[in-house]
Amino acid sequence: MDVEADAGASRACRAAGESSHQQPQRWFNTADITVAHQSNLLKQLNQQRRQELFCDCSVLVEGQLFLAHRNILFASSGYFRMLLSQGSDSSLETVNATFDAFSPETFTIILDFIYSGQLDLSSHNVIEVMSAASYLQMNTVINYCKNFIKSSLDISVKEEDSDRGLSLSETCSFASGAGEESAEQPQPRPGSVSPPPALWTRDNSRSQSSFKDPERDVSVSTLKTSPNSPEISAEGDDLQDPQDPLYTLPGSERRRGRAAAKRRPSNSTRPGQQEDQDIQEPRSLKVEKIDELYASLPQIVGVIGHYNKDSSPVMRFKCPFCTHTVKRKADLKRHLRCHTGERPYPCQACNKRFTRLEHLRNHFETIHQARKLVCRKCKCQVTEETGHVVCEGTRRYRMCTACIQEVGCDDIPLESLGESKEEPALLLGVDGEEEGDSKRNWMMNDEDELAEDSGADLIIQQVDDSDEELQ
DNA sequence: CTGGGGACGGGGCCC
DNA sequence: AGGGCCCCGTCCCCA
Repeated sequence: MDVEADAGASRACRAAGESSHQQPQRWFNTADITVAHQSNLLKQLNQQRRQELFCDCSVLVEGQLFLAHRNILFASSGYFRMLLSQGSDSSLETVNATFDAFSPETFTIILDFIYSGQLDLSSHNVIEVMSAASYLQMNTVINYCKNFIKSSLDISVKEEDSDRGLSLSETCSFASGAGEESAEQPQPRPGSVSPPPALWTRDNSRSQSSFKDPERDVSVSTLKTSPNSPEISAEGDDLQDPQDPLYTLPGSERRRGRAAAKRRPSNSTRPGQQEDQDIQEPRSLKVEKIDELYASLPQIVGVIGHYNKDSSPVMRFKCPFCTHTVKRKADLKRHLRCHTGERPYPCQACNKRFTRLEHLRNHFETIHQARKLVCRKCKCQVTEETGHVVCEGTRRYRMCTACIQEVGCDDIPLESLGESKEEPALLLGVDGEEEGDSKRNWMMNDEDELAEDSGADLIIQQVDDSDEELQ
């Protein structure tokens, strides 16, 4: 059942009813007629397109020519709306548009959706379709792609991919797409794949305001969303189902987990305990799914952000999940981790995982290595000699002699008052040429290797119960 | 209640 | 392309 068509029909009926208040019994019949009329009209238009009848707009995608009706494109795509409204006023003049940011196959899917309301999504094309839809500012398609990705990544869903040739004919219609793109706020579509309302509102408004015409708009290159802004958080909430073990906890949840970790006495820290799970990425991450996403990235996310001083176009890479654009693909890949929840860098000491090696390093140095030559208690500067390393679970920090005496030696577990240099360089490679390599090895080694390293005493011993989680 | 500081996440950009 | 550095924003804890 076409819900949007019904809604539109109802509106049409109400409009009709306002002009004929005395005949309310005709509303239902009119609705039926309207639905049938819309359906037939769309079929007719699609036939005309296929027969190249009355097509007044040609779209060139990587050399392949598509013919369409500018009215249809105008009503379906914010990009075309912008393009056509800026073009010639002459309705007789054929409009041309050229794209290289996506493939002809992808545009075929988009065009078929525009003319039929059916979106032929698969795990192989969803990212590219989503990127193209983003380029063309077709929020309906974007949202269906998001939901498709979300459902594909959701391991709680049974493997239903066999019938993922997702025909959205029952949940989306041309009318919905066209109307929604032009609406200030998208209409909710009861009965359809539910879009996240908050995201829709904010994301849509943002995209409409800042992502106007990728070919012309300079502002697209200046897009900047705070990584922790509510928009991104909302987006994260959209993409990251807290119930979905594929993802790390998004935004606030993640921070609550961090807060819980901080509130937890360090000496009670034991990796693998339930509390740790709050701040860690579930290990059942479907790496192959994420790899699949990455693998499909290169040719699909390039957009022309703005022009150089010499009028040469600057290529930027657009995130398929949000409006963020970056200069380099590597940066996009890094950025995507905030959407996918991928955290490939686990701290072997506390099992906390990070999106970047440098974050892991910073974490390790500050939390587990006591690299800061500052007394934890009085904040005074200490040296390697005067600042004794205090162990508190997996945490280490330095305290000056005075503070240690003030607290009492018996009350704090000192790493080595005598600064025993027998502490494993693997862990505390403060000095020496091997520091970098050894540290990296320590952080990046497999846990099996770590377990074999008997020299890595207290910290490493605390991670040996997480093997099953790391697979 | 508030300000300071720590930890962390993310973006830009250089090497 | 990856690694790394710098910077900034956010959240949280604590005095």
